[in-house]
Amino acid sequence: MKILVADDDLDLLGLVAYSLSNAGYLAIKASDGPGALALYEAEAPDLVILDINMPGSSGFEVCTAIRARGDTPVMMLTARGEEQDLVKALDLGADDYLTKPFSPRTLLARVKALLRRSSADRSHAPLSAGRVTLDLEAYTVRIGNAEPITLTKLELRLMQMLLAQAGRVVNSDRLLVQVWGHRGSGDRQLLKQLVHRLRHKVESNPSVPQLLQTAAPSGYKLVVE
Amino acid sequence: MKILVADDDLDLLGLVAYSLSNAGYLAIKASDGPGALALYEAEAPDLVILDINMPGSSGFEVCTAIRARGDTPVMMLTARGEEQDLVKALDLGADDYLTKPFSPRTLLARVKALLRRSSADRSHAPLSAGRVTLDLEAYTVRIGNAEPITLTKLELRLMQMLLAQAGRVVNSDRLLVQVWGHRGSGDRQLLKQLVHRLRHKVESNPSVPQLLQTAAPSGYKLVVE
DNA sequence: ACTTGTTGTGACCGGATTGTAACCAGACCG
DNA sequence: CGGTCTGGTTACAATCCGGTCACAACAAGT
Repeated sequence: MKILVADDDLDLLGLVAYSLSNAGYLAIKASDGPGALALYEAEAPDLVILDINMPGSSGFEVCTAIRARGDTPVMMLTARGEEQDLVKALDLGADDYLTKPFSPRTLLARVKALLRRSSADRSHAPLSAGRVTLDLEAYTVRIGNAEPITLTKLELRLMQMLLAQAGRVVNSDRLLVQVWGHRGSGDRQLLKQLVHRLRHKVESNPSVPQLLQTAAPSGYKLVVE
Repeated sequence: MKILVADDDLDLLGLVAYSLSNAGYLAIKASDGPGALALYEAEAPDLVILDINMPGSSGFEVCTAIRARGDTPVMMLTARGEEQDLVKALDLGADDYLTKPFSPRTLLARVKALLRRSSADRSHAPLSAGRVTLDLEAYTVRIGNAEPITLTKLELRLMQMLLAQAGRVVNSDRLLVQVWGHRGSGDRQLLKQLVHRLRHKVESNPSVPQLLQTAAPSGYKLVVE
C-alpha cells in the first residue's frame, strides 16, 4: 500500500512517514502542495494524508485537485481549534481528519480503517453500521431494507457524525462543531431543529425515536440494532 | 500524574524515577516484567516506561498485555543499534521510544509530549478509579459492573472532582469552587443538596453511604474499593 | 419574478434540573 | 441543660433544556 504524506513541518512529516513505514506501508513524502500533486500524479498512491496549512497551494487545493481526478481517500491534518477548516475539508470531499497533536497509534488505526473502507467500496461509498447505511454520493440513508431516504447536506453530515460513533453518545457541542463549525455553545437551537427535521424523515414515529435517540443531558446517539 | 517505570538496571531505574519525581510526577518502580504488570493493574498509571530487555517476561510481553487492557501510553527504552526491537515495539502499540543512553532532560521532554498528546487524543476515554468509572461524554458513572447511571451536569462535575482525589478527603469549599465556579463560601446548602441527590442515584442505601462518604470536619470523599 | 426546498430564528410548553428555605437530629461546649 | 454548629432531609420555587410550531431568510431552478 502506497501512502502519500504532505506536510511542511518536516519533523512531523518524518514521524508520520516513519510510523507508516514501520507498519508496512510505503510512505512517499512531500513538503508542499505542488510537490504533493506532482507525486500524486506520478505515484498514484492508495491514500493521501494532507496537512491543511501548507505554503504555496494549500491542503484544500490539493484535496480539490485529487477529488477532481478520482476517489483516492484523503485524510486531512488540522491544528486543534481550527474547526472552520475541518468543515471545509469535509465539504471538499476529504474522508477523514486528524487533529494535531495525535499519536502514531491513532494515526495508524485511522489509516487502516480508511483503507479498509475505501477498498471495500470500489465505486460507491456506502458507510454503514448495523441496519443504517449512508450513501454520501447520493445523499441518502437507508434503514434496514426500506427505501432510501434523501437527506439534505446538513442532515447528511449529522447522520455521518452519529454513524461514525454508532451506538455511542455524541456530545452536543461536538456535533455543533462537526456539522456547522462554530464552537459557540449558544447555538443549540440549530441542532435541536436539525434533529427534529431528521427524525421526521427517518423515524416511523418521530415522537418516539427508535434510531436517533436523545441521550439525556449531553447529546444524541444513533441506535443501530 | 502517575508514571510506572520498569527496568532491570537498578541504577538507571533509580535515575529515571528520580528525574520524574523531581519534575513533579509520581514515579512507581518495577524491576521485572511480572512486577510491572502487577503494578500496572494495581496503580493504573497514566504512562508506562518500559525497558525492552528485562529478565522473565520481556518488555514486549508487558507492552502487549497493557495494550490488551487499555490505551495507556507506553514508552519503550532500547539500547542503541537494536533497530529490530524498535520496529517490533512500535508494532505492538508502543507510542514512543528512547535510545539509551539518554539525558534526563530528553526523557522529561518526551514524557511531557506523550502525556499531552495522549490526553488530547483520549477525548472519549472514561475516567476511572477502583470500581468507579466516569464517562464524561455520555454523562454516566458506572460502579463495578452494574448498569451505567446517568448524571446531570453538576452531579457529573462533583463526581469528577471527587474521583480525581479518589480515597482522599476533598474540602467542601474546594468543591464549591470547582463545581460552581466561585460563590460565597457560605453556600454549603448547594453542596449539601447535590451530595444528597447524587447519593440517591449511586448508593444502594443512601442513608448509609458506601461510596460518597462524609468526612468529619468539612468535606467528602469517594471510597472506591 | 415565482416557486420550491433548505436553513436560521424566535416563541411556547412541559418536564428535568437546580436554587432556596425551613426543619430535624446529633455533636460540641460552657 | 440551653445554645449553637453541622449535615441530612423535605418541600417548593426558579431556571434550564429539549421538542415543537410558526415563520423569516436565503438559494436554486423555472
